[in-house]
Amino acid sequence: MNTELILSNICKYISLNDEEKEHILHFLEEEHLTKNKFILRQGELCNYINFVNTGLLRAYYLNPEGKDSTVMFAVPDWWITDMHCFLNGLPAMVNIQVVEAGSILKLSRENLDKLYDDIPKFNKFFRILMQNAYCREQLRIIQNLSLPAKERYDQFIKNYPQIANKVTLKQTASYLGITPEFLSSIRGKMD
Amino acid sequence: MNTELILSNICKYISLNDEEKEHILHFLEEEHLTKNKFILRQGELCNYINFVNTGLLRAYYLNPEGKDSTVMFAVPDWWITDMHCFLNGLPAMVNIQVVEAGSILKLSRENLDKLYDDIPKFNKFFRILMQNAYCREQLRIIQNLSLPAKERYDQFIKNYPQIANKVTLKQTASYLGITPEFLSSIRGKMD
DNA sequence: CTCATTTATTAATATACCTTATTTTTTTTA
DNA sequence: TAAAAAAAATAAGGTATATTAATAAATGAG
Repeated sequence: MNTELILSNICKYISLNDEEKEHILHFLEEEHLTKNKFILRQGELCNYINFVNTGLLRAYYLNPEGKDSTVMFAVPDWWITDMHCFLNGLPAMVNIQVVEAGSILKLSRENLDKLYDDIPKFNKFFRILMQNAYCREQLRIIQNLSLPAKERYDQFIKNYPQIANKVTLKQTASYLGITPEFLSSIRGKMD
Repeated sequence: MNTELILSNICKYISLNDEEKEHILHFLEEEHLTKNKFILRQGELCNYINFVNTGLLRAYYLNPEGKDSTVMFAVPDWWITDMHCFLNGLPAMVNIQVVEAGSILKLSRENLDKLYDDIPKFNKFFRILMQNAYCREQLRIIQNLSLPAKERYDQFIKNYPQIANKVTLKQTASYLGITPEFLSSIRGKMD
């Protein structure tokens, strides 16, 4: 189990001694992921939060008419889950699917709760994680409300180049909230 | 200074003894707000997170072309700030303006940091606040991506009736990401 | 390697939503 | 209470984006 990345991720925000590190690692389950595998499906209980070690994942909502809306992508060093459903033990609203094969470390809600008890400063870590996530989502909302599609696309490739050149045009369009045909035409017009 | 609401807000998630309550209240500054007053303007440093005791506030981004996009409304028992800029000591991206007169309790970044040190479980409180905020924003993104304007409007009045019947049509349209004219026409077609 | 499937491109037509302008209604203020 | 200002409604015409369909390119399964 490759644990360097996740420990450095946590230690960006809180300091841990060796004992605490061991304690955390004990709660993690590794999973290797093949392309297109689902690690979560709409309607299933969402019992894990997942840390990406390698590969690329995508969370998306499929509405009753079959329209696919990408909620987020996750690359190495990112956490991904259906947060609302994970925290409240509810059926997932989104699918999470593997875009590029890799591996994740899974932390269950039960074990996360134990971590809060055993290592109280883990609350601080998770607080900062949630702060960052909230701020990112808020920025995305502002941009979705105030920018036309072409400029949202420009922002996307500027802010997430490592994602932009690994996902399909269709997935990018789904993240931007436009059709693949329209994104294709936007691209065509770029010089 | 009316402190009942904020204490009950905090005690929804963590328990506090009388000493801790006093300690927290000590860090708060009350401010009475007249209608249309700005408590934050784009470009100013955002040094406070604000708890709404009474009244109604609105955070919005004004883009270079003058288009107004509502980021959030805040009613009593809600917290409001420009989170990214508050946390990082940066110039605000949004304006926060009083829609309905009332009063707020302000907590500075410095005092919040002291609270984390003095009462470590305040990290848990803020973690939960951020979790809730993140989940709300994520849901809003999903809805913005997957629903047409009329259905987003229906959701808004269903989920936030106490806000919907206090803000103007113009402000509602700005929250939904459509023009007031188009919202008016949506309303006209409702039976 | 090859056929089947998915993805991307292109183009014509359609529609959700915007812009501008005018009128009516509501709110504010003097 | 009247005048002024702001908000809402209505309508015509315009544009960004969607839909449908057909073709080409890329990817994947056997």
